Amino acid sequence: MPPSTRRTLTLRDVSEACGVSEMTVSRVLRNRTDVSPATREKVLAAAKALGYVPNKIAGALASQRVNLVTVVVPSLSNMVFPEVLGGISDALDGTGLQPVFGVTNYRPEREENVLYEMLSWRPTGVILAGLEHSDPSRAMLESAGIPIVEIMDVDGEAIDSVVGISHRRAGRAMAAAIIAAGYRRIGFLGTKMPDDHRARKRLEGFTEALHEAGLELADTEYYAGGSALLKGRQMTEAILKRTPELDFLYYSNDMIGAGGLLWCLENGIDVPGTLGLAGFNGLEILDGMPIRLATMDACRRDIGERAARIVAGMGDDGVIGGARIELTPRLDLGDTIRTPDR
Amino acid sequence: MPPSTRRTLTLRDVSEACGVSEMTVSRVLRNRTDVSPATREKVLAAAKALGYVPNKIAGALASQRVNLVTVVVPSLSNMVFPEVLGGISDALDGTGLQPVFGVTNYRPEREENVLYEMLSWRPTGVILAGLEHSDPSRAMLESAGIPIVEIMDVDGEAIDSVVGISHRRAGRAMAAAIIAAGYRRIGFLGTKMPDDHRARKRLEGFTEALHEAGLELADTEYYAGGSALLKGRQMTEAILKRTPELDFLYYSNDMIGAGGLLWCLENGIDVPGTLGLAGFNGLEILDGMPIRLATMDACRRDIGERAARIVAGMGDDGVIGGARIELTPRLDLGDTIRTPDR
DNA sequence: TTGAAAGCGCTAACAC
DNA sequence: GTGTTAGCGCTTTCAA
Repeated sequence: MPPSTRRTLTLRDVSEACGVSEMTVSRVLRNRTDVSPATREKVLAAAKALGYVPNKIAGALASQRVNLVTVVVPSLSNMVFPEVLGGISDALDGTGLQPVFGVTNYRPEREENVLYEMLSWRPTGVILAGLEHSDPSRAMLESAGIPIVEIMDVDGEAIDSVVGISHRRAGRAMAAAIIAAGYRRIGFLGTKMPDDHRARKRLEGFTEALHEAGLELADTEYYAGGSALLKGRQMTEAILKRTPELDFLYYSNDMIGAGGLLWCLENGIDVPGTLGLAGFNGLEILDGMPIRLATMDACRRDIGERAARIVAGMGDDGVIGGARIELTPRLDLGDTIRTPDR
Repeated sequence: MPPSTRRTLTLRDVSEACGVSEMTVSRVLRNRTDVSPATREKVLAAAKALGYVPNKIAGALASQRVNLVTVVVPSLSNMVFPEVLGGISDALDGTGLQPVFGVTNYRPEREENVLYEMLSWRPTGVILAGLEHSDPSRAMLESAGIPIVEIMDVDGEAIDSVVGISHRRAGRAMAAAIIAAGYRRIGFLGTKMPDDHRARKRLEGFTEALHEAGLELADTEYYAGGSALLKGRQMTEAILKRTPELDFLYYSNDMIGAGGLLWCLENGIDVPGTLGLAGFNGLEILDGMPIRLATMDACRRDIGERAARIVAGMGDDGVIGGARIELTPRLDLGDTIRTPDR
């Protein structure tokens, strides 16, 4: 049967079909216990026979309750957010809450639009990436009167709750490990994305730690768009051609790092002896590379789960709102940072 | 200011703040043209000052119009669906419609739940992956009275519209190319996923074409879970150890194919001379591999865009409902299938 | 355990 | 160009 234009079924239709009041039908369909088994049977049979699907719009308007959780992320294309979403989805499973995703493409004005659209559905809570938002976005979130959880990053001021890691600290930690391993002429390869604040903070933490050790970045290389793996190769070739004396390459993400790694191995570069490499994220794909790229786990799945639990009112502590959960990323030296001198 | 428990603003609040009737405020906020500029200004100023966010629940109930498009996909973890979502998101941009995503993890009963939840919000249309659905799911979709677009696959019976490729034909085409190149002892490596019908159909098409050429699969190897790249390596090693005489490996997806490719190159296997390789999907990541894996583009982005246009009522033809768009995947021999004898 | 009445916040339709 | 009225389909509240 092709979709038709006839109106969809209402409670009244079910009520008429089974001779029970609308109110009681409503009770049955909401799994309330104060209905006799006999009535329940009748109602369920009728609803099923008709193929009734409740209208949540009307229900939500009447009850002032919406089982939707708004999730706003900048991108779906780099494997990091899908994993966060997986964590959210799993944690929400069984709570009766349903995640609803929006994507901003790292554009603040798009974030504003998406938030406006989604908040106008009066969700139970909002989970969104990052701490940097436009003033109108912040204003909307602050006055929504629902739990707001900012995720991924803890370096900044939160609107309500926050779950993430310190990217600044992550950058510092990687710098420390690199310096400890004896590398001194360090290059950075990253994306041209002014609105990727987390990458920016990692780099800031990284350079700060270098400064404190009396070092500076020897060269940098940026890219935008295209296959990250391929770009990683090209950037690596470019930066090494320009500055052959580099002894370490720090990549802003694992994918370009993996590309660089493949290029180095193919070109007979001694990794990690002559040249050390490191990325960021702890992507699964690194497990299949010829040797393991040094990286730092961004706790993506965990972040999603914790954030979802806060919205669901299942936060670990009993505190309502204002939670601050800082996770600690695990540093993995892999096979591309040589063992520190001792 | 932390989220408070005070009620959210209504039209009435804006109305009182600017001394204009609720109805006219509503008109302004819906960008209708039949309002005087002066009134419009007043209203917008008041709404902005208060931080009013309209309640779409009430609006949708009153107008019987919902600007949501339900999108249901089996997974976000393999890079293929994120790209489809990107296509949908872009095509919907500017139409006033908003995509809302649900994930099923390849589980039919989960698909049923997600559909039920989402249909109860009375979306404008539904885009969902695949043609295989449970009876209750089909029933819900059929009686929803809205455009339903099944995507990715055209091999089967559609509920309403369908946009995709023939995976059966894709499998056959790859088999033909492999046979034409002179390979004869062919192995298959894939996932243990009974509900991944598209992978199943590709394999069916593939083996059919082999049969017709008097050939059979010489060996098969399956995996589940874990890093696909790593699994690709492990499976490749395992199948070649068990059946060393294989001269071709057909992978059910590019990720395990890429893993296999890396393993072969590291182990000094002559690709594509001694051993040919092919995957499926046309993933961007292949561009960064040492040599290009043969693959077939699944037209993911295009599929998303076309499907979204159908829901938005912008289908290429004027037909309402029942569209059938079969795209043709591009075969790319890459560097891992030797040039056919001539 | 069941039913009747009121109303959630907005918009369609119509009047002015 | 602006206001009034009714009602979308459900749930809350209260009465039976």
